[in-house]
Amino acid sequence: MDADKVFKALGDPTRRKLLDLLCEKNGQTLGQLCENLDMARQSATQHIDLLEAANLISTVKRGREKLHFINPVPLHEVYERWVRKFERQRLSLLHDLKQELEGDNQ
Amino acid sequence: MDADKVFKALGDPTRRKLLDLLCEKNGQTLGQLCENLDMARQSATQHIDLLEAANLISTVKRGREKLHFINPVPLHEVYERWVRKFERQRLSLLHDLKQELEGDNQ
DNA sequence: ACAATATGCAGGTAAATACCTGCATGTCAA
DNA sequence: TTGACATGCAGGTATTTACCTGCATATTGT
Repeated sequence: MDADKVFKALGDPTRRKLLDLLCEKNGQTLGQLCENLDMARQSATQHIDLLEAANLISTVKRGREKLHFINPVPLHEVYERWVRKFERQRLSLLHDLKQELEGDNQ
Repeated sequence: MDADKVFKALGDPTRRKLLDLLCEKNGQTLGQLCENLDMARQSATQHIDLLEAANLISTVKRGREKLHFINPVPLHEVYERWVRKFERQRLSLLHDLKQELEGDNQ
């Protein structure tokens, strides 16, 4: 996984909306996706290119149409690498801050 | 949670490194963090400001020092909102794509 | 008090980003 | 075949971003 591509791809509301749209109905065409995005088709294409580069979606051409499918794997890897790591220490991390605020460190 | 702030904050390798550094040793000062970042202190401060705005870290002043603490809550919310949602449909999503590739849709 | 230390604040710049318009290409259906 | 349709490609621009330098402020230890 290229973490930077995945996070950068997720760091834009339009691209997160695209993922949401595909989650509601997988395999939509570019045109269908654009109906729900308030921007030019060409702009949406650029967002989709980033999502593809991050491997968050895959596309298939069917005739003159381009179908879009979510790939959930990178999201799961984000979870493994970034969420669980901090999650495991959740209580102790908060404890550190609480202790500092209480001035127990003097 | 302001999802946009959180994702934008995570969308930069320097800021992710800051979180990693704090995960190794919570409560570090600005100076300590900067020793591990190949950039000017003022640049690091700007990154930290974004992490604070996203509520991913909290800071406490102790004398002339500024201590930094991770807040794991937004990361957990990212997980709840973004990972689990797609995770739940993981198998079915891949199935959609496989079916399309095999041409079962004709 | 004062020198060293830790951080804050104010611009300034170059690169990246997110849009757009205009036009080209390829596919379908009558 | 040809017109309608779906998408691709090539630029152009305004905004945001990620850096920097220079200087100001606040705290500590001697």
